[in-house]
Amino acid sequence: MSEDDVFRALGDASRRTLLDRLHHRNGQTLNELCAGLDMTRQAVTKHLSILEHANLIAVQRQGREKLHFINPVPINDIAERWIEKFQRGHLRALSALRKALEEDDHE
Amino acid sequence: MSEDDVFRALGDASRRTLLDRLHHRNGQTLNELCAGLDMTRQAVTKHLSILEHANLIAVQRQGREKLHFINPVPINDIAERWIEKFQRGHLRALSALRKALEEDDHE
DNA sequence: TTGACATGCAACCATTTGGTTGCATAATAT
DNA sequence: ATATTATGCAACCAAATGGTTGCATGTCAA
Repeated sequence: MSEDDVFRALGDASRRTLLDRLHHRNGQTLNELCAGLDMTRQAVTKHLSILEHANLIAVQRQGREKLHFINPVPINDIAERWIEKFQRGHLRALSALRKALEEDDHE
Repeated sequence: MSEDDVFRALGDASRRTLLDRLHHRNGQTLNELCAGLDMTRQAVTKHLSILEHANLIAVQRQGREKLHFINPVPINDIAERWIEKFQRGHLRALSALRKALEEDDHE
């Protein structure tokens, strides 16, 4: 559940789709999450395992079913850290970029 | 420069390191960005190309050198969209409050 | 002009990744 | 008790990824 795990987990469109689905309705079973997706249940299982490892979802066994719950904290943490990090230099970066482009323009 | 491109670009630790370096000092040349990294210049070139494709950096040629400038906009966009999506209101309010208190503390 | 420096391009390689199929196991419903 | 349902596990596979080496090109300095 390192920062790297979270970034890599989010770096795949299928996994973001799964998060979207859980966001739409939390606590879905594996089978429910598979419905309508263009891959096998086993592929989905692997994706969910990666998301779980990144602490982006939590899992609860209920009888023979496995319920999946989204955990927004890691996303929030990372998003905030990166917004914070890059907004601090925001204007400076933009003006440097603009200056560079202008110089390019004038030649 | 799709959302997917940005997520995938951020999904690699080496590329995040490069962004960190540019954040620390913007407008660095390829050679400068390579210094001290445990990979060849060509590998760095590939990473930078991916970052550029994701619109996370902009490039300007200056003589025989290539200058790299960070572009914080896609990161902000995505981070905000995902924060908004995953904790509409709640955690956002908390962090805003926390930030306000910290600023209050420091002044 | 010639040598050194900064970068570009292409082929190649090992590993990781995202996916599959097939079978096993556990819980529920009939 | 048995069939059905929900999930787990392992082997396998093609393609993408992250990296390399070797050489070419363009630019600056002596």
